[in-house]
Amino acid sequence: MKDVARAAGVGLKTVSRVVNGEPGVNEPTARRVRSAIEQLGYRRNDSARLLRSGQTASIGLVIEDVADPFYSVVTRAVEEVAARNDLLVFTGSSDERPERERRLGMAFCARRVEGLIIVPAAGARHEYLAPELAAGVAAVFLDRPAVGLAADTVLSANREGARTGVAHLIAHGHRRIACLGDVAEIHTAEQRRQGYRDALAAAGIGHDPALEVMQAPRIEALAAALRRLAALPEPPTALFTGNNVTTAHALRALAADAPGHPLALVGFDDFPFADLLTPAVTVVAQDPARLGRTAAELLLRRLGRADGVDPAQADPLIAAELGADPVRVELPTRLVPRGSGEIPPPPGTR
Amino acid sequence: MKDVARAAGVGLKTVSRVVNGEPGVNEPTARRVRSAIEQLGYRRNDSARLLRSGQTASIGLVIEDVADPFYSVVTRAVEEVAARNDLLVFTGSSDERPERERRLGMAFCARRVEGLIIVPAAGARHEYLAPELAAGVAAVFLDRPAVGLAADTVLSANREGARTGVAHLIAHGHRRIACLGDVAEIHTAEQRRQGYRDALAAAGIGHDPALEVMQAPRIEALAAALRRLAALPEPPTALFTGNNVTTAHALRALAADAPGHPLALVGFDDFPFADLLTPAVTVVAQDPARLGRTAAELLLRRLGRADGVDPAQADPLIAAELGADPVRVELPTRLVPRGSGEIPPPPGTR
DNA sequence: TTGAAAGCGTTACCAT
DNA sequence: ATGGTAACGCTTTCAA
Repeated sequence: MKDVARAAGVGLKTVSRVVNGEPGVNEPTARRVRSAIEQLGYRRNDSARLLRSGQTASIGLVIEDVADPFYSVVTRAVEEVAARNDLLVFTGSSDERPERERRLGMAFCARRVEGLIIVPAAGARHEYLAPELAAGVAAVFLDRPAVGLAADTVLSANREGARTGVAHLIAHGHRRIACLGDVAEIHTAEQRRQGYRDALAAAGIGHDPALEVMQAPRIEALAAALRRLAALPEPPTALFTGNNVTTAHALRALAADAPGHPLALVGFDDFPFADLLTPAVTVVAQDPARLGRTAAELLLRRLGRADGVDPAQADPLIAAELGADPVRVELPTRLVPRGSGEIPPPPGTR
Repeated sequence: MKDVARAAGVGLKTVSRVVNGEPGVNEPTARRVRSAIEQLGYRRNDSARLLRSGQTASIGLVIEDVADPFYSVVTRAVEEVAARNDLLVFTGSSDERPERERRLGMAFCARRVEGLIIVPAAGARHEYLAPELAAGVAAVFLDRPAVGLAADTVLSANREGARTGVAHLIAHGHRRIACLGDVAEIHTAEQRRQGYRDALAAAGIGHDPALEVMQAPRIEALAAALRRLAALPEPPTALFTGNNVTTAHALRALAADAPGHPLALVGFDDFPFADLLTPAVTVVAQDPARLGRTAAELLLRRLGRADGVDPAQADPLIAAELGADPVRVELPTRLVPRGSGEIPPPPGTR
């Protein structure tokens, strides 16, 4: 910029004015400046600019794994809102490791992102963010609540959704229903297990710990668990799977071990091709795009950019005035019956 | 930092030394500084630091749509390499719109990212990046080559992969094979169509333009196209679909229109659950993780960070010494027979 | 309309 | 071992 000023024979500020389209520059002068810019291949350095102006026009997004279809849709929704508001997005996957989540979050803060959207890793605590929030960084927790920190949160109605899904199986005659969840350290996994138990209790079905399998979704471990379940004196006639990855692995394990003998199944999370499988898979669907959009819009409002949120399209759940207290938004889930959840128990299993 | 220096009664540079763990500070002094940092809640501003040091330790990734399972896996792979090298990643989806691709790319450059990984949008040209490259920004094009710009590129062997897939159908007796592709403006779509034609030509099968459908993958349009194909005097007995979205839509349309009468099908791109559908779907699989990893590693080498690339794990295709000229890496595809591609033509269709 | 100087938060260089 | 000063590339403030 200095070079441009010299080449055009004008002051630094004049170049700045031209570059930023500010008024107060004569056309001939502006023309000279523009041609110097062209000549020298000058490109404005936004980092420097933002350092001076104190804003970075960027946000950070920390999720579990961008390759997971659920989070990739969340990411896209966040990007969309950000793009509409001229915010750039740093992204990173924590891989469910607290230290990685923290590392990413702190790295983004060190770059002085204006806001952070975080999907907490299993077992992570978030005291580390308190100084950042105190320093003015806005943070919205997505999919799972913060631990040890009061902060805005956007979640799905996990417990209620799970309850509905399991109740659906019960309504179709099942009484031996297994729950295949993720590690209970993960908030969503725990909540969905609670919903599972709620449904059993409401139907007066005793709770059998042998039917609850809470473990990280790896295909071999899941296949082993399914074999153990099948070997029970009273094996389950239906499965409730607690997330998309678990559902996928369970379906694959079942297809390998017992082809042609479909167990009833309701999965938490919708997934591509659920409708094309045989039988089509009944799911409790979340709305990942809405989760991402809502979190991003909430963040914008916290950043005082409420104007960036189109009121016509804004999520009604955050349409109300925002106070100083953290907000907790819980988005509804939707039961999508497709076939696998409507399979009756085999005769003779009462 | 100024405040910290004053509070600790030391100079600015001493604080800087402590913060960065540089040697040359007495332990008692360092202790005073650290306690002042604690007290004041000081957090280093990396943006300012990087402005001064001239590096930004960040790269930009522009893809078509992070919600697409193909690109989300690419993204994760890029993130992984970046994280190992302490690089932060800006991401953005172009939504196949050249102006968005350009906007994102330029925004990243204005923040002075050190490198750029770009999946070109359909119809985009890349002359706009020439000044950036001249200014020292490294760029690697991913999945599709740059247009109007000589630059490093990492692609799949699209034409050869498509040829193999269609040849597979021919080997199973098909002679009327439709090609459902994306808009021909997209390099991969065009290349795969060429591969389709190559296979037909090699088998001495005449080329029928009516069997080539090149259009943006929307479900209704695809269903209509399939109906038109079915109404031909000699309808196709097999389908070659040119990407994961097209495959998904085609399968859905077929399931709705002609349930129980599966057409033979080979799809380009693998996708989750391809193995669990009935019939399981034969695909020409790309390796999106490897595409992303290879592009990121190539970028690192261009940034002179070859040490960040683990030589034991580095992709052999970029293991060779890098010269000044742009490199073009073409990764192999893999035919995965699963059932849908091995269905013979119905009797009487010769 | 224009520009000089100060400052954003940091590091580099050179003294002390 | 420690610190002052300049500089990174820009914007802001204020004066001309």
